[in-house]
Amino acid sequence: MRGRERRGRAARRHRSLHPRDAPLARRAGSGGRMSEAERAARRERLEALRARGIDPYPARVGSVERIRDVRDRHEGDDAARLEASSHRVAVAGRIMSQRSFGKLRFFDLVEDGVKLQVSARKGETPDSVLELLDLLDVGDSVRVEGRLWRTRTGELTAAADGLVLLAKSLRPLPEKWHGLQDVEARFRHRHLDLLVNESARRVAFVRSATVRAIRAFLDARGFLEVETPVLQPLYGGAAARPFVTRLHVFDQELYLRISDELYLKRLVVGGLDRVYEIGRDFRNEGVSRKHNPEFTMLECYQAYTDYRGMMELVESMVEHLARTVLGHTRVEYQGKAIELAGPYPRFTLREAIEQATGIDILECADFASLAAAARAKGLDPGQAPTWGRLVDHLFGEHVEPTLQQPTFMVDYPVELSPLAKRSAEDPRLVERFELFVAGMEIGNAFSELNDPDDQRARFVEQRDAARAGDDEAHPMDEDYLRALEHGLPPTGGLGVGVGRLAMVLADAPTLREVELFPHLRPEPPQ
RNA sequence: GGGCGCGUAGCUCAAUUGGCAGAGCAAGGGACUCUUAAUCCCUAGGUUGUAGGUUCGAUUCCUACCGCGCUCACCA
Repeated sequence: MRGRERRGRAARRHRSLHPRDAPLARRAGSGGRMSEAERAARRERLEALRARGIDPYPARVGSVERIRDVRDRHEGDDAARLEASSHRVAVAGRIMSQRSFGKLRFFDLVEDGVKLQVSARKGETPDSVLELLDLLDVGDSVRVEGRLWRTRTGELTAAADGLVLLAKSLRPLPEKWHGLQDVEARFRHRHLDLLVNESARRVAFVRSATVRAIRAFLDARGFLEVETPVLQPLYGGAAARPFVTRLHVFDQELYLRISDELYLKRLVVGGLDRVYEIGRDFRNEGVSRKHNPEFTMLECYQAYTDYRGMMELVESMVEHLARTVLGHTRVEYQGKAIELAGPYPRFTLREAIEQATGIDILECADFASLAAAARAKGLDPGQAPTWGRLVDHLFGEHVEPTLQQPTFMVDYPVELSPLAKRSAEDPRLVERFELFVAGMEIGNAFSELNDPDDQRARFVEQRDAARAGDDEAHPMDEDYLRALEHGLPPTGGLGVGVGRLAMVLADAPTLREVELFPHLRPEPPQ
């Protein structure tokens, strides 16, 4: 918004060089813009307050009760009862609206999303309060002291006899009835979105409750919450391009992590047998409905189990989250009913792709034959450079969008999973599953590869892929191999996209809605 | 990056085939002692995203650019 104003002023300066624009320039100069006029009016009141010796931004609030508690306590008290007992309260909040009737005025005080109506009446309310009220605006924070009563319409109301300004607001709030609709403005000025759009608050609470419930669930199962480096000398644990940064004191190039995986497994080697981390990962790639350059990932690792253990874990966890956060497991997501109670159906990647496309990926076990099979079926093989990536492409294109109900896909090609243990039945596959809900990948897990020699061979393959131009190939990590050589017990590992899970629970259409500050293109200069 | 759509007052939205750019909320002034989207009267607030072009005349048509949305590509 500021950018637009800057542009406007710059344009005006520029255009005023043209004589034909002189009358318009004069009008703009003398009349001023409405936004500036309203802000000027608020500033005038701010100065008027200061002139009276009132600090518009005092340091102390004084004791107050939470509005929520006041409402709860007096929920059942009718007008007569309040009148008889003369309850006094002191509360603080933001003025969100006001209504004036000459000698009687009301305003709504909101604190943490809960409203309490306040009244002031000429002849009853102290003059000092009425005078201060004249200098207040919608948006200001105040402390109110007064006696509780109920209006004829039954609204619990505090008759103010004490009023203290706590913070002056210098800009108007968005429209009170429609709220803030402009998507860009909602994300760029999230504070306004939260202030005037109830749904924004709801989503923030659902996400927070989801994270809290994840912690409670894992803590109860004996997992230890840990924190591992965000700044890593070598990134890994996923196929993605990293962000690069630099530590000046060591003149060291560092990467923002793309996953926590390799560090968490080092901890399992170290005897922390059940660990988890909820943290931000950073992937230097596209932004979409389901992707943000930084996002929150839950990763947990449990020794002495495998991917089947993780399947049970994530199934129980998702069901638990729905019950805890929403109170039920049947959710409505973008108009479709989704049942989050387990058990979830399981399909192999092979059978799912075959069912959707008629192509058996294990029959067409090399890139050329698989690409040919795809073309024969009239399918676009896209730009996938390898067999594994083509499998991924076919799956993403023809299977993933259909997986609305929670579904496990199992048995992935080894090429796509350099950190997963090879399947005992088929060395082309690994013991891995992904969980899909609402057409999105929510979770990813495998039996962790703990054979250091096989791991080294996989890293070498990745290095070859990188040399062949795969900029998402996993880098060789000697330090991690060294940890594996000390012996990683059989371990199941799981990653869950917390934001995507929150999308499902909050019925949010995009990841940006559950991300308080989604990444936006920078505002243009001038 | 490609395609489609959008950009009008602080906010939410109008504007006929190209013919003086409007309303509600918010703001300023006034009336009003039970409202809660209060109501009523008055006032002010706009280079219609930016820059060009066509035209007697452009919010409207054309081009480019900027931004946003959807979508495709990309992306575990």
